[in-house]
Amino acid sequence: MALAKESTPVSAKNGADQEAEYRAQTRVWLRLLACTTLIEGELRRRFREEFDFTMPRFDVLAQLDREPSGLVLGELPKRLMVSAGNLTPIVDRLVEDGYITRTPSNLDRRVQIVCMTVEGRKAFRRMAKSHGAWLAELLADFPADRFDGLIGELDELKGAVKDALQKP
Amino acid sequence: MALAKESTPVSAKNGADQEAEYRAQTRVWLRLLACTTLIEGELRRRFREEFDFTMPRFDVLAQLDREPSGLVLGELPKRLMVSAGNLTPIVDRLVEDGYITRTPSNLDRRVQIVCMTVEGRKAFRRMAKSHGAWLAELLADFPADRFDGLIGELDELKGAVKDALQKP
DNA sequence: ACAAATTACTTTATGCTTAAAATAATTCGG
DNA sequence: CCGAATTATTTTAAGCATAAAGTAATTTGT
Repeated sequence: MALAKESTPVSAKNGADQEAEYRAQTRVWLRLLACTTLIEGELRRRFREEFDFTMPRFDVLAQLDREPSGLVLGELPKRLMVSAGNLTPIVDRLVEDGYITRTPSNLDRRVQIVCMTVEGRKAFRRMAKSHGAWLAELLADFPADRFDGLIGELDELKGAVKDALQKP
Repeated sequence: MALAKESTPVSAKNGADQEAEYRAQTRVWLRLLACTTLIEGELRRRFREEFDFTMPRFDVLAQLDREPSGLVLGELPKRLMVSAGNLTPIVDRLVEDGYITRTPSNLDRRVQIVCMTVEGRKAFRRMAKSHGAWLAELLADFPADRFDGLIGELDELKGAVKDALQKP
């Protein structure tokens, strides 16, 4: 199957424009990756040092924090955009460590409900507070009045990528 | 540094402003992460399906492609912003598979020089072409005339985070 | 009713990632 | 010159990530 750019272009661009657009796209991707890697690495390091915790574990707790009555286990992979198999050992350990409970549903024995414990909620709130402060510290030098603009651009970018993924 | 109005220190914002800024920062971070995860996941999937290759391996080749005479192995972790230990098995396999060579330096036997092979270079160029096309496809719906603005914002963000990491 | 398909979840194999400890070669200081 | 520090790299332990195969419970089609 032919590559998209070689089949009929929506707006016929000349070679130079095409090249320029390729470069711009690559640059966006590399900057995006660099920013994310930089921030993620620092957050991970601090989670580890301060709380002996990991971000994937924190992400699970963050989802459950908004669900007082718990969540169907199968909702987690969807919300967190990770594979189901990935979550199994993470949930296992959160249960082991007493942050959450996992109880089989009586109506459908395939289904399990995960729910934060009181201690889990307490620990989460403590960590979430630090997480916010760390983020504020890392982003402190970025002009506050340009956050909204950047959020808008990123939202649009995300939408564009999602649309592109929908197509085929 | 900009002066705050009414001799109020920059760090002393009122509660509502503080909260709003926290939320904006969190949103930027979540959007950034979502965009990166989305694109990275798709690129990874395609690398795997089309070339039975991984992005970390591609990244190593990309660095070596610009260095006809090879690179000191220790440069790779720095340029790719990953740990040195991480690279060892990746480089191992690239050597095994014939994409690159690893030769100890005669001047300093701790040091090794890694260099792309002819076949490695050929394979890289083939993959790089697809990589560019995939990116173009994924970002096609984002208005081309706003790439430069986004690149600028991300550059500034990256700089701000780097500065923040420098401080302590 | 019951075989086949579907759904929820787990397991396995493979690979990336880090931090920390280990190894080995080189340089430095006295 | 020789022990100590430094530097380059590897190894190890722990955890995250996926894809693909497996298991078990439920639903569907006939």
